[in-house]
Amino acid sequence: MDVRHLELLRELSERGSVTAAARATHRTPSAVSQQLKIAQREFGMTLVEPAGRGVRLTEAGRLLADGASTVAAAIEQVQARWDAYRGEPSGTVTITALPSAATFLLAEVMSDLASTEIRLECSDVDIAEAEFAGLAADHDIVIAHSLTGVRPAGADGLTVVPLAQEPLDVAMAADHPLAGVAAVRAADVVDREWIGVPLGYPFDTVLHMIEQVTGAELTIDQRLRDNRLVESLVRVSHRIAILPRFTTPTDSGIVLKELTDIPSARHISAVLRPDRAERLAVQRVLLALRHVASEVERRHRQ
Amino acid sequence: MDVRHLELLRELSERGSVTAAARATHRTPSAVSQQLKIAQREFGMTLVEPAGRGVRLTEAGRLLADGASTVAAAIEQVQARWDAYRGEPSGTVTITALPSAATFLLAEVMSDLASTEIRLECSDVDIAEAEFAGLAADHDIVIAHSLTGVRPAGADGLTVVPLAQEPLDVAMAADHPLAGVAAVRAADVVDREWIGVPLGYPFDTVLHMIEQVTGAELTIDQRLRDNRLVESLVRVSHRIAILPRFTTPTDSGIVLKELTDIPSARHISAVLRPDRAERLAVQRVLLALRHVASEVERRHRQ
DNA sequence: TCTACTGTGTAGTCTAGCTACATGGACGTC
DNA sequence: GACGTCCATGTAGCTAGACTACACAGTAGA
Repeated sequence: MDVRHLELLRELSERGSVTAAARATHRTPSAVSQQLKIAQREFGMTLVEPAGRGVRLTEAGRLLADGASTVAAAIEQVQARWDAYRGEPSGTVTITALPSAATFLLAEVMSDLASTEIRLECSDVDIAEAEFAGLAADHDIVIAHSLTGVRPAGADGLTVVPLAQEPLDVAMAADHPLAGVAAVRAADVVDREWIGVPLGYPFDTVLHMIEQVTGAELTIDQRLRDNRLVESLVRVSHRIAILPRFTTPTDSGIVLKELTDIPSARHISAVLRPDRAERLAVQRVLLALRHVASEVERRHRQ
Repeated sequence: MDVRHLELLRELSERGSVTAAARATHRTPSAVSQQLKIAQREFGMTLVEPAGRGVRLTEAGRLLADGASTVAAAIEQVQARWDAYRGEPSGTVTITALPSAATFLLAEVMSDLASTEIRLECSDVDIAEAEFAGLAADHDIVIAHSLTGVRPAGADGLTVVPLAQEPLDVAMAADHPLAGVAAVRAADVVDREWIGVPLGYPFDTVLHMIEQVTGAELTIDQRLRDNRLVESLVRVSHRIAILPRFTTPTDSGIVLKELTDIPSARHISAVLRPDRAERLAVQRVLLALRHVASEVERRHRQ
């Protein structure tokens, strides 16, 4: 009896459809359907049956879904004992983060922490790469990014926890002349008109690399911080920009193209003072951050 | 919190060593050690510590091992509800089986069923391939083998459940001239002296195939049924025999060589009358048989 | 000191579990 | 009735999780 099958049946019971259960468990409906098939084979009984264009649990399936609640409760008991043993983390943890990383991290981190006694106090900040480390003096956790390495500049003496490696792609309008190619190279984009970012930002580093690789100077029309603003400009013109893969919506007239001949992934990391790193609540938040970041990376893997 | 990690800690707690826990869970100590390492990483705390040449659980590890009992109890509750839902199987199930398959199947099947109300009444029988199906009239489950296909001869109208596919190898003494080769071909063994089996046995079919492939007639010194007897003769001479891979001990002066140019795996299957197949207890035994057979196959995979 | 036992690390293999995509069926709208 | 949308499933292919084999180090007993 595989607990994961029980959990899936429970998810299906609660959410009503394979598609919804898939979303909730961060996989595709196809994966869920395959796992349901395996579960039915192993239990040797039909657990879901077709219902219109969806499915519904059979009586057997409902029995097992209910059983999953029993098992989940037992697991929660163990978790509670584990938390008590470790010293249950509580209190306020302050986080400051660059917005584009916060966008894909904090919602789920907050969900994850909802059942704990930890309160998050968050803020966002849009500054140059080298300025992030300094914020660790005033915040429990600083979520920083860097193109050059896991440790952002100025992080000497600080604890750095890698969270994710997020590719930075070339964003363009869906009707851009380059939109039909699979990926782009520096030579493809050097002569285009760009929306840039302020100097010192990791995205700017990518633009510098393009200039170095091609020996030409880019035409940078604007230098803007806010990604949504950048997206809105990219969408209605033939200007292009470097945008992060994990948070740039690609169903709204923008497409992302990988830059294949330049290493253009930024390291997103949590930076914090070592003493703060010892607090259990901070550790718990870091665990949540790493978990969510890992999930997001997995979802975006090609 | 991965239930499998909890179960492993519990197994380690109960059995006292990595090696014993590995044996109990049908894997190598290395695999258990690796899983413990992953568990410690995920729990973020040391769960086992060195103790002499073994390990012992830390306080944290014991807490989680105890937690595994809580979860296991919940799973048992679900299992009990599931059994009740399906109609708890009980009663006597009679099995007759060829000995070499029974040897690697029945001990674990009996263990598996120890907590049920099912009583097994077993017997072994050593007969020709075509004779097995007829036994289904008098036994709930007949464990048969065949070289030609999953369905043994004479199984028309019977339910056939595939259990395993077991290679039949060429067995020889460890000091046999061929003992040093990785595998053998028909041409390598056709001129050797053989211990055979009675006509009509699947092992005999392999010998016929060797004759067909090479166009020569084998020298078959004896025709014997009992594998242990055959092994004892092979061990002290340069005669060779076809023996099954899953049960032939290879740490006692005998080595097994794969016959690479002849398909020489036997199909082991459970044969039973369809009406008997409907009994829950019989289904439960079949489940156990399939499970154990699958485990044995996995263990013997190269 | 030597041998046996135990556990760990590394390299390599295999398949479990996933995604992408195509397809078929159900349902709602026109 | 036709068409578009939604949902689930099946297949092909990929990757990393989980394993084995083997080498090595440490411990214990003779």
